[in-house]
Amino acid sequence: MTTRRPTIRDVARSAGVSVTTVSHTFTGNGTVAPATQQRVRTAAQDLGYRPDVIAQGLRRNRLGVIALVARQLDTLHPELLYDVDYFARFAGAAAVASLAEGLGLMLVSDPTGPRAAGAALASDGFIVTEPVTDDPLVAMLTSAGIPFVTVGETPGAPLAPGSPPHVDIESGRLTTLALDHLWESGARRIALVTGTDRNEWNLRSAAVYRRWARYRRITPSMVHVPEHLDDEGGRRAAATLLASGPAPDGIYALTSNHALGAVEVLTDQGLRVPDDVRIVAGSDAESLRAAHPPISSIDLQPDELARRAVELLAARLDGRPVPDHAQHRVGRLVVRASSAPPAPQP
Amino acid sequence: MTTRRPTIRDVARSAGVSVTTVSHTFTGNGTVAPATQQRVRTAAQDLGYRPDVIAQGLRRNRLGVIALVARQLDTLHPELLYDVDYFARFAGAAAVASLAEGLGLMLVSDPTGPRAAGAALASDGFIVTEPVTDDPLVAMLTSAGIPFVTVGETPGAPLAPGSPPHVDIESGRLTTLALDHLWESGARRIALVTGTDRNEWNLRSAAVYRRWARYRRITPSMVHVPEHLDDEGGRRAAATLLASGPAPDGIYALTSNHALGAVEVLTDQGLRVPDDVRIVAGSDAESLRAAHPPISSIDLQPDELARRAVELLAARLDGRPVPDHAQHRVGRLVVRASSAPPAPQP
DNA sequence: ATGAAAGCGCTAACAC
DNA sequence: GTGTTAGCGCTTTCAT
Repeated sequence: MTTRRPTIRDVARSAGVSVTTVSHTFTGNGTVAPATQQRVRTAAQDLGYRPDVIAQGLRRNRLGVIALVARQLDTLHPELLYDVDYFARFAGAAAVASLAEGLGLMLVSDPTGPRAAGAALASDGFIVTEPVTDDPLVAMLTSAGIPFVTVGETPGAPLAPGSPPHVDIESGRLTTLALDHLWESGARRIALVTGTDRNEWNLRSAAVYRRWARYRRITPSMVHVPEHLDDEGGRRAAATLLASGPAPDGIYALTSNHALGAVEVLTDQGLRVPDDVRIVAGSDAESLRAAHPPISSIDLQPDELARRAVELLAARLDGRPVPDHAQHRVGRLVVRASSAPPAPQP
Repeated sequence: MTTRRPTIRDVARSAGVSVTTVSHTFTGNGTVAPATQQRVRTAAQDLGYRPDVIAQGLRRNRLGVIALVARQLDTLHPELLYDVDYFARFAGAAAVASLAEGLGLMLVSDPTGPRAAGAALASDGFIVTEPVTDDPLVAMLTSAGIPFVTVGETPGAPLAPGSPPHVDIESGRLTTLALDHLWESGARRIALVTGTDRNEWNLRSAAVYRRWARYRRITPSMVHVPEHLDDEGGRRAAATLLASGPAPDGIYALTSNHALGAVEVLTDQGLRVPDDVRIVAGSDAESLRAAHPPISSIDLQPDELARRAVELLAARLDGRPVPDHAQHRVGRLVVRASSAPPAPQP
């Protein structure tokens, strides 16, 4: 504490070599005789020397840290944090993937905001999850020339060559998957409940749903509820659906907590799930698995999305060719009791 | 992109002042005439100048980033991530609190490991959640003189003056709270299910439970299952409890997923919750709320713990007096159906 | 194979 | 109130 930490100079002196040599033995640049290397290593060890990452960062103009902008953190009210499972799995997997790339993962809220922590800008690149229409952050990063990738497309962004690189969340395919599944499990009056954030997931799902409804020749019925309302939002959505027109016999709710809240109301109203109403959530969560009945969902596989995002960003940072993830689809349908066709009575 | 970003020098030249003046106008040090400040600000604006955080960091020997070591990330298998709710809420709240202190929050795995990302060490300080007995990370940080705070005490650490500063998780009080609640709801053969990590939560709960059992004159019955086994761990624990001696009529399971798994097995065995067995989980989660029946729990209030940890660390970093959190207790019992006394029949 | 020296962008004495 | 200048700890030509 009292004695300052050793620098490259101390090691050089102690090993009787120049700082260049020390630098080289650690970075692997240049050439250093094995014997010398050994001496340097020993000296460093003895002194407890660790290269100063900040100094390296200044020199290399690269800190080894990437930032994750979680829109769920944009608010000052962490109690509003929604989609906890998705966030946790994404952040966790992103951190692990980053470490595998030798990078640190910083959690930041929107750095375009007035309260932007300076540190946020120290990162080498950004991962932006679920950017929204004409996202100001995307605009800022683009104009500042800061490398970034998004998870999900940026709605409204020009699809020109300059379109920001992103990890495909396959919202179109997954929406169809969920809707077809509801159809096949017998539903014919299928409603959609979306969140209100203007991100790809909400917007594309709605668009696909409209097309799908036309194709199936059913009357579309949609409700939009803010994500952060959680169960309460789901309850309201269900109430709205029940109040307006014939009760749906299938619901696709994009947010897990909305699905949960909806089931509550339906059950309270004496409707049986899945016999009277089938339901599928558009995002998986523990609570869906534990619910009664367990609720089917689209597992977006945030772990995989995070891994891809980190890989993609890391590749861009290194100027490496970007990995092609298009081979393997991501996201899958998890069928649980809430949408399972009634088991044949033995 | 092609043109390098402007430095303090460029701004100085463009504003017709010295670099010192520019530095001062931005840091607030020294004194700069308002008029000059204005000129500098304008010039900076025009050039799109942002102080380089890394250079500042090098100079000040402080980056403005703190690291959160989440033990759940120590593994390379993010799918093993357990206690997702706790992690997400903690990380989210920590990130928000950090931002409020003008700090960034970095997620890192154990930096003592061989694969330590260099960047991890760039942080100004560390938050270590749930350190384990004789934690090597705690030892490393201590000997390296790196500021840190832990959430929960470090078991086995000397309680000497040098004992690492920590946020009190009140494990003793909360364990008693849970056990007394089970007792009051009618349970008399109360078993404890803990995880196997050697952290304060597991160790102190076990110790308190033993004392409490003696005091209540009941025969202690404990099972330890690894946290990452999740539901399966809970199932095993319940099976073990049922196989050995008289079936418990009350279970306190420290991990939420263990509680969930246990309820599954109990129900399968024809036992009714809470009528035959009352159950309380030692960590809250969405899935407990959505479970059937909803499961009571100790809400550790990770949001609050995170906030306190960040505040404590930030204060230490600035040499400010550390906030005294002892005033307000943290953690509370959330009573749900799994341990509610049967409602009086109308 | 090794070393001297010039910075990376910024801050903080210390002059004026 | 403003400017000069010496570094922070490291990497990297370019000599030797």
